[in-house]
Amino acid sequence: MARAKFQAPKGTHDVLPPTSARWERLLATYATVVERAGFGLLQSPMFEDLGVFQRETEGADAVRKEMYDFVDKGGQHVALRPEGTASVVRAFVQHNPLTPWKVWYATPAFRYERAQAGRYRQHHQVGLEVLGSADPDVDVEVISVGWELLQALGLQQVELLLNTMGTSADRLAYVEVLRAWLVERRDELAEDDRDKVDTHPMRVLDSKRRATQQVTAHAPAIADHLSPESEAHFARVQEGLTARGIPFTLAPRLVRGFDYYTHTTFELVPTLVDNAQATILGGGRYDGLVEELGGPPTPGIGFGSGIERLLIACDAEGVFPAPEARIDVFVIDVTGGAEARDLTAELRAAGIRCDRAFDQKGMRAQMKGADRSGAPFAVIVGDQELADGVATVRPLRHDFDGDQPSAQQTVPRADLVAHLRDALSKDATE
RNA sequence: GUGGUCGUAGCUCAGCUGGUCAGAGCGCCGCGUUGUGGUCGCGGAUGUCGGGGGGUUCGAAUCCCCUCGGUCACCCCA
Repeated sequence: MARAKFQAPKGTHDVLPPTSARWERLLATYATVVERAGFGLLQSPMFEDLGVFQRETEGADAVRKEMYDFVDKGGQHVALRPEGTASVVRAFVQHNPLTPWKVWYATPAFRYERAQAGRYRQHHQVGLEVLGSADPDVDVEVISVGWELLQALGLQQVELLLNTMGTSADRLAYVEVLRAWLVERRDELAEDDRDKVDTHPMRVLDSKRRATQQVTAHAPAIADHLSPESEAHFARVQEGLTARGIPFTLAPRLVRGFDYYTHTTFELVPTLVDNAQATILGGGRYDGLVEELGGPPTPGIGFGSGIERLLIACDAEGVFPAPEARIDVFVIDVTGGAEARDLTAELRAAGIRCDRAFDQKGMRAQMKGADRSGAPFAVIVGDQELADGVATVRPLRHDFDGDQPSAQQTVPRADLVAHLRDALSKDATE
C-alpha cells in the first residue's frame, strides 16, 4: 500500500532556492525604500478576531465570502488575514501611538478563492500605512514610495491609475445618484451585472463586459459630485504627483476592492502583463476605518502590493533577475573531510561565505559541486597541501583558455583568509 | 462559486484512431582523469504513464465517470 503523498494545498506554493533569493532581495529592497522614508516595521499576528476584518459596512468579497475563518479551541472566532490594512488599524487603536504613525509590513494574506495566474489562496504582500494625517501631501508620499519600490525593482512599464471617492458623505450621495441612474438602464446592462446595481453600484462601472461598458460610458462621474473640500484634496494630490514627476492617469471608473476607501484611490498596473490579475500595487485613503474599529476619528492611507504579481511583472519586463552566486568559496577536501569541516568554520568566522561537499566524494565530484555552487573560488586541500600547511586556491569563474584550466595558486594556510579577501574583492570589481 | 482546458521520469515534452508504449532531450550519477570544474566520449539510474475510486474491453498511459491538482476566463482582488 503506497503511502499517501502530500502536496501544497490548492492555491498555495513553495518557493525554493534559487527563486527564493529573489524574494529575499525584493523584501530587502522594499525595506530600504520604506525605511528611508521614515516608516517602521509593524509585526502583527497573521490572524485576528473575525470582527477586525468582517465589519458590517464591508462588502468586499475578500471579507464576505473568501475568509479563512475558524473557531479556535477556546471558542473564539478568528480569521487568517485577507488583507493588511485592517490589522494595522486594529494595532493602532489598541496601542494609541503618536501620529502620524508610519508603518510598513510584509505578510502572507489568505483568501479562499479559485487560483489562477497572479491569484492565490495564500499570497504575500508588502505594504504600508500612514495613520493620523489628512494632509494630501501624505497621499503623495505614499504613492511616491510605491512608485519608488517599482523603480528600485527596475520596472518601467507601469501605469499609475488615480481616482478619488471623495468624503464618505460624497461617496454615499454619489452612489445613490449612480444607482438611480443605473436602475433606469438595468435592462441594457450585461446580465451578470444587473444584480450589482442593488448590491454594489460602483462595481458596475468596473465591469469588463462590453454591453455594460457601453452603458456606463455616460454614467454620472464621481468627479461631478465632489464637495469643494474633496476637490481641493484631490487637486493637491495631483499637483504633488506632478511636482514629483510621477505620471498618472485619471481613472474615474477605478473601483477598489474594499468599501472603506475615501478620497484618493490608486493602482499601479503593469502594461506588459496581459492576464486579468495584473494590479501589482493598490491602495487609498480610508478616513473612517479607525472609528469603525473603535478608535477616535483618525484619517489613514496606505497601499498593499502583491509580491507574486510584482515578480510576474518583473519577468514580463526581464528585470530584477535572481541573484547569482550565494557563496564565495567552495572548500574541497580529499583527505577525509576533517579539513573541510575546520576550514569552512574558519572562513565563515572571517565573514567569507563558503560551502563544501559531504560524504567523502572524489575530487572530480567535489569540483563539479564547486562549479555548480557558483562560487568564484575553490580552496583545495589534499594530502600534499595538508603536509605542507598550505591550500590550493583555484579560480572557477574564468572561462577555460582553450583546454587549459585556469591558473591556481598555493597559499600558506595562515595567509588564506587574507588571500581570499583580496581575490574576492578583485573578482567583484571585474 | 461558474465555465473552458490540461495532468507521462527532477525539468520540458513525444507516444497517431486502445494491442513491444514505457520513450527523447536536458538534468542527475559513475567512468575516461586512483588530486581538479567546462567541453568531449562511454555507461547508468529514475516513473506503480499525477493520486485514488469505478466503468468499457480479450487487452488502456491511450475511451468514459468521479475525485485531487495545474492553468485560463468570469466573479473578485495583491
